[in-house]
Amino acid sequence: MAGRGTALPDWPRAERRRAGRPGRGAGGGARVKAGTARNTAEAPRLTRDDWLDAAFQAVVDGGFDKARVLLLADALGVTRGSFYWHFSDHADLIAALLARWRQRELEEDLRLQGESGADPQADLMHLLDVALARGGADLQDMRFELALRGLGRRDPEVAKMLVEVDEARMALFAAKFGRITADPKTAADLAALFYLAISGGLQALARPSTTPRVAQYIRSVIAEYLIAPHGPARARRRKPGGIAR
Amino acid sequence: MAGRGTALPDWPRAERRRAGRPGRGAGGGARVKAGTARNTAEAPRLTRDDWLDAAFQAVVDGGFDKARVLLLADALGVTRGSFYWHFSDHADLIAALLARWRQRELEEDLRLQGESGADPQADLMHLLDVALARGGADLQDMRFELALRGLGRRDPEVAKMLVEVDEARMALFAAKFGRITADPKTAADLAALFYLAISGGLQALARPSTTPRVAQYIRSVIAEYLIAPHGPARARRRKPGGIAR
DNA sequence: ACACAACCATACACAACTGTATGTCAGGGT
DNA sequence: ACCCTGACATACAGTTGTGTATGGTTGTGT
Repeated sequence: MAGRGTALPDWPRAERRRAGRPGRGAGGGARVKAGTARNTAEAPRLTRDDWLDAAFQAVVDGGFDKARVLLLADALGVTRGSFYWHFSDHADLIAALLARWRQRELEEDLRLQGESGADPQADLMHLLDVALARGGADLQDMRFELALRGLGRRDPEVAKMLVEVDEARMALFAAKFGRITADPKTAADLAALFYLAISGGLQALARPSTTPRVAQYIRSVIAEYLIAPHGPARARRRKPGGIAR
Repeated sequence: MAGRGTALPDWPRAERRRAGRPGRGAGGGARVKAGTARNTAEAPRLTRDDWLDAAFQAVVDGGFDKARVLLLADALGVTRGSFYWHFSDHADLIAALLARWRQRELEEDLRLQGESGADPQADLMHLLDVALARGGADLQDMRFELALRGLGRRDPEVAKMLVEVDEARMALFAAKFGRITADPKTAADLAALFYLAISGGLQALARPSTTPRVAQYIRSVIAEYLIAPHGPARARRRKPGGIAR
């Protein structure tokens, strides 16, 4: 059996303290008394995913620099000691968070690619709804992605990941538009414009003051001018159809 | 002469040290030797606007948290002592930066509103070019605005300012579109979609890896699908006209 | 050429974080 | 009953960034 190296107990994921120069070191004495058993109501007993969830939430309402170790620990009702059990350091947390997001997005993309109904226009409307309503009315995923794009402007690694996800989505859109127009160039153009409009829409919707009215308006505008006019000579222009909920 | 209050020497703008609790205070002794005359090549002698320019540049390539006092001082070749001469604190710098941006944007808006040529479609193309090419090929203003929108997601004060600027632009767009379509609702819709697409376009263009090709593509797509098809029966569909450089 | 204002450098004091070292407790196996 | 291990608490070190006090230069008017 050549897999996975020698069978070690699949241990704390935090890579077990990188050797740590034993010379003069940092921590000197520490004659603590410590160990106060916290609130002793019920032990939280957190998992790595719990920390990731907390970090996600922190990013959603406050951006990436609100995803600090101490703040998350407070939110979770533990101390930073817990964090450094599950993660090697702060960068480890961020990397894991990004990896999880990337995987979920690509999976979602594949899922949507499978869902092709009889009516291509209805499919597109569904895509639009999914894009504009990510994470429900609370706009969770929406805000996270915007924060992420903010990061991508500074970190080229993040930027690469975003390009990857963007291209997957563009391919999806282009495929869907390819079913309502004959010309492949037109399909690609419409897909691009569709994505541009949605990106702008997210920007607008992420403002705390925007109402569902605005979301509905954006939806209807995109539908009316980008989807409806280009289909087979079905409901040509004037109202996107009875698809509005 | 009733202007400008009582004629004080128009002094250091930094509001002259807010009294500063003289009790136990912070700075104790400080028996410095100080004053080393720096490089003594040529003294920079900075102004408040120099600091604002540096802050702007820092935001452009790195976001708002790269606009820190120490970093700016290093970039300008001085120490933080200079900063606290021109500004009361860090918040003062940011506020001044935002105010300057806001004013310039609103002025630009007014300027564009005045420029109405004979051909409404050409006017719209000009708006598009201005929006997509802000600050020339280096994308300065573009990146600044995106960073600003990132701020706006956390700071409601900034968000309000952004809404103000957005509405001014929307009004401008709607007015321009009103000259190529009879129906006012259609004009408003097109203006909204136009703005959405441009917002998304900025998002895409702000990536370090994007080429001028991409910018040109976005330009042509928006022109072809949002401007060209809705004009008077001039160049209807197929190529936006000879406007492409 | 001297005073004074504008401008800048130094040297603190604080505060907020991140890492890290180490103590401590609960629970599950054997 | 024992003990190991996962999980958490505490305390300390180091870094970075802000704000403030104060002294040193440089320029400009008179």
